[in-house]
Amino acid sequence: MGNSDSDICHRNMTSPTMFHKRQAGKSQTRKSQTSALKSRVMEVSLAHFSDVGIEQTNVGDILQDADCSVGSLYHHFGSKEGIAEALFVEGVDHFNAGLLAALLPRRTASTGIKAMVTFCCEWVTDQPQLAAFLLSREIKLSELARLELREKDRAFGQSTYDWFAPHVKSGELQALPTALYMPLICGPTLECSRMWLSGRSARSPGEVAAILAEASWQSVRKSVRKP
Amino acid sequence: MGNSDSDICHRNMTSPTMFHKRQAGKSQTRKSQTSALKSRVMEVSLAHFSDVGIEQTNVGDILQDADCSVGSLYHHFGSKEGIAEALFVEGVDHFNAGLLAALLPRRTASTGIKAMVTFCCEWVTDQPQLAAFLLSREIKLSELARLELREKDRAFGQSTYDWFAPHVKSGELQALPTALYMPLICGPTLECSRMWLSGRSARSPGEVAAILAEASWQSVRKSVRKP
DNA sequence: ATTATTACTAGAACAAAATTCTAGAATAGT
DNA sequence: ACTATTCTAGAATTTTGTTCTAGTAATAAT
Repeated sequence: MGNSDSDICHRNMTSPTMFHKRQAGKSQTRKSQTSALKSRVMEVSLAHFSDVGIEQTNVGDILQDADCSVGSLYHHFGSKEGIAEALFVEGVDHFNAGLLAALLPRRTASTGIKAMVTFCCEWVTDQPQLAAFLLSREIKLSELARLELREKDRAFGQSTYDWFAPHVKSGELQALPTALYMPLICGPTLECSRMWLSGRSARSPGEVAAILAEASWQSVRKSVRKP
Repeated sequence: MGNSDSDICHRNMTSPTMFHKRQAGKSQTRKSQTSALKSRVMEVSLAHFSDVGIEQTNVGDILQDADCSVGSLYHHFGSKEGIAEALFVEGVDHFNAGLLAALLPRRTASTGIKAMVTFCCEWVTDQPQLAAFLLSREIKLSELARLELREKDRAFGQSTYDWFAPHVKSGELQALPTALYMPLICGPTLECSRMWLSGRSARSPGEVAAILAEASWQSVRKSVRKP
């Protein structure tokens, strides 16, 4: 049909950018624009991921909602999973730091354990989206991130262990395989969190924090009971 | 090039099947062949799903490993998620039935609670693939399946509650919000399971069943303690 | 027995979505 | 000023799940 121009179809005939729609007003520095873009993408992605899951979220929506181009997204995150990975690492860091901050100042076994549970309950209740995302575990981490996480996990475990050890020695806490403390202390809370976040339970962890804290404490304390 | 035959390209020029590769030997009944195919698909899918997740598993691999055609798969399961859904429902049924079978015969609060935990530990240890799949929770259930599950869940909750109630009344078990019993009793075990299944812990739930059972019992029993 | 209906199998065609690719613009480094 | 690097952009491509049409066995209906 009408082919007055060249028949040869080069790969990119159109010029990508004649002007920038996106940098609407403000002459911010490029750096701050970029980091704003990244956090916009992460924020938008978290909302979608926690709502419908990573698979069901499509990149197009993220692009649109974050007002980001395909190129930028793949430049910064590499892939959709890359965004999830960044969110995951950031979330774990935030949670771990908070938990340690709640635990370390406590001087008795009882108050420490209860502080852990309480923090956990409040954290989940305060940021349900991030919690839902972290707990969903549908993230396929890259080998690199896996190692990074493993290391953080080890350091975190060490810190808590350092706090625990004296109380085990003093006979307030049971002596258990190291890997069991976290599940016993936070397991019930996390399970409640999952149920609440998925709508299978009405009461938020925050509402039952006191009960959970007491129960978890009973499960790890060392004591002789009356018959 | 050589186009002695019609130029018109109809949608399906090739005849799909001249003979059946797949029904190799044996003149089994069609029914048994079909159900064998279905369970082959489910088995293969479970292996992939529990290994790399639903999203990362691609239909092509399932097709190949289960020696199944696209048509058959979509005829029987409707979609990739359909396979996951079937596996999920089957798995939950199996677990719930087993847990009730372990719990209901017990006559005392202590033995009942411990039986629940022990069963849970053994079940996970015995079928790690299914456990990993169920715990991953990356399944997007259809509305129908969601309702079906919700109902099963309700019935299951009722059965356990019927067992619990007398022991609460007799003062052996604490009176707690109904939604808290399962998390307190099975939460630590499930958390241990997740850690073991994802390689973050070396000890299987089966190996620590006794400790978990005792700890969970302590967390829900009602008792006066010595100072 | 013959026909009509249903359940199932098969794989090419399709559509949708993720990712790659090429190129241009902004910035940093020299 | 020039060069290298980082970042943005969107068209082109690839990948992958799903649909579609067609054909075959088995069963029910007449």
